[in-house]
Amino acid sequence: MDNDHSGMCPRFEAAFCILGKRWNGLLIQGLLSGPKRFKDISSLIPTMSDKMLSERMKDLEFSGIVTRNVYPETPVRIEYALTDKGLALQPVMEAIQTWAESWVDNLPAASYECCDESDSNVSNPVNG
Amino acid sequence: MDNDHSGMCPRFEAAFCILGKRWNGLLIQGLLSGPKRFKDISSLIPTMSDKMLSERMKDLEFSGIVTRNVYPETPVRIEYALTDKGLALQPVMEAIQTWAESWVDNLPAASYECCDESDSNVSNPVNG
DNA sequence: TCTATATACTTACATTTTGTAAGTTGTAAA
DNA sequence: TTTACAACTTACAAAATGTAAGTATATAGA
Repeated sequence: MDNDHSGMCPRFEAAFCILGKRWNGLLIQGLLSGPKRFKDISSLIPTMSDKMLSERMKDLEFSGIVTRNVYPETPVRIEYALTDKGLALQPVMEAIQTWAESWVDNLPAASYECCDESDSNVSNPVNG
Repeated sequence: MDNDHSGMCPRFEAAFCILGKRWNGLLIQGLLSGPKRFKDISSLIPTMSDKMLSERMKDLEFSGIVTRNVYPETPVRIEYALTDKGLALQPVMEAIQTWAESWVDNLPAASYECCDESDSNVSNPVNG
């Protein structure tokens, strides 16, 4: 039988273990514009809870994608920044942005709910 | 100025509603090499259950990324193929593959056959 | 001292999503 | 009649995520 492909590239799979988890893409995109502290990320992505933000940051730190820097000011300032590994995702994020601009509808804010499949976020190419 | 409620680009967010869901990246990547039927995808991604495969395919169809074609043979043949919208994700997948080859360790895994690299272990960045 | 504010988290508990194994539908060959 | 295949469903368990409240540390004000 012609069954050459018994699986996918493990590195690609590993990449999607990170990118395929909720919030991670938005967090990486958010940090591409520079280091940010907890509350800044929280207000950039207001639909994400503190708990999730905290967990995802630990994951991303463990994955070597972000670093956590502590500045003992008052109140303490903690900054999250992308590592080289994280910064290397910029072309990925740009490709996604380009795709999104061509193929994803710009929804009315009021009806926008992430991952709500009862409302259409689908269309043909967006031209003008 | 009034407090920040700028958030992120809604189209980018919508894109990650799709790509940020488990399995979707692997499914799209799997279909980039051509249309496939249920059982083929299932053996390409053996860790994914039939239930999830079925659900994700419905999602991706609803999102306009795949089409489902029925051939009334015996037994019935059903093929899933990428639409233009889905095919347009190829640059994204390539960017992820490139990143993964540079930055993701090749971990001990079962049999696989991917990106024609015989390099078995890239610890840390390629430059590290 | 007691109260209040600020940042960066934790915790307990509810809800949603995903995983697992078995069952269903329809056709046809043994 | 039994078996097999393909493409799903279903019931139920486990894991992930959401929500609201609480914690720790430090400072300033009444």
